[in-house]
Amino acid sequence: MDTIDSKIIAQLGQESGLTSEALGERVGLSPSAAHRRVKTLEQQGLILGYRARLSRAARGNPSTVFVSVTLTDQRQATMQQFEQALARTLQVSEAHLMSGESDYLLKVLVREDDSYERIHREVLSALPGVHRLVTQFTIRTLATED
Amino acid sequence: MDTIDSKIIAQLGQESGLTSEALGERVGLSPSAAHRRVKTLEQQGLILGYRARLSRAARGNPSTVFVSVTLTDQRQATMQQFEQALARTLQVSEAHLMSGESDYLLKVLVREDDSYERIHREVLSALPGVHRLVTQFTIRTLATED
DNA sequence: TTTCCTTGGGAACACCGATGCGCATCGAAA
DNA sequence: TTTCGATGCGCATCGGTGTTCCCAAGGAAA
Repeated sequence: MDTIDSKIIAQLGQESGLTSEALGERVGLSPSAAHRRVKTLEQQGLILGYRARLSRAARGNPSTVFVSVTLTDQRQATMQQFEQALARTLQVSEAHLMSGESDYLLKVLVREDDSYERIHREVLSALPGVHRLVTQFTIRTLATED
Repeated sequence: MDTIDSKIIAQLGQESGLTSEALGERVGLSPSAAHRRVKTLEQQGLILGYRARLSRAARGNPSTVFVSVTLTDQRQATMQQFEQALARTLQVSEAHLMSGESDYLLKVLVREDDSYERIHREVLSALPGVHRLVTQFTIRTLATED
């Protein structure tokens, strides 16, 4: 894990479609050496895989909603059940255990062919151990290169 | 844009490293047809590109912080300058214009070789038009398949 | 200095992406 | 019903690229 590996990771984290030759050029290596580095990074588990970047349209023109969740209590079992149920919930794209007022902060993606009203009623309220849900609506999500 | 295209998008959104043959199998198409579909989706702009999924370690073992931002005012120019400055801020991985109390919600990634104290002081406070920053710390981010 | 080990470069091979062709299917028009 | 045109599939082919050799160069240890 040296400077070149860092460059490779930075590059592939942004755009992975390039050939070994192109990658080698950008990091100052021959195609074969660049290729070998990438394979090593994959074996080491630093590169987990590859996926397509999809347009908003391809993702169903989602709007983003943040939901602060307070559980009925903070017992280990309660939190564990809640988290396990979350993992099976497609609409929740991120979940964070939080300090402060509420217990969890969820990032929910609402596809345009769905509605938050339905998700709130049928999905989020149905999660086990939920005491209170506070919704923050986004007006617009800024484009990020991330 | 039919059922097969949806399957392809769903598949490539999760894992894009497979060959046309493997992709064709999963969506019920010959390799050449699957390949042609993918190229069309790329041309249509539904598939924007490809990137590597990086491990937490490869991303610098970041911890996540949410920051609610209130601007000095909500004039067009103020918001625009703030947003432009945001775009040049690497640590801010997401930014949402919000309804409710504060104006923006930022998701900030703090690499373990950095500190939130520094980012707060040198990066976030330095953004133009900022009136108030309220930080919510995450204790733990749940693993998501997203 | 010698040896070992790591890492890069070059070349050969195999595989897969890319594309042209023929054919089947479907819908529209007469 | 028949015909025409368009669309999209599968097959076959070709070339580019991934993959894997081997060898050389450089650095560390003895």
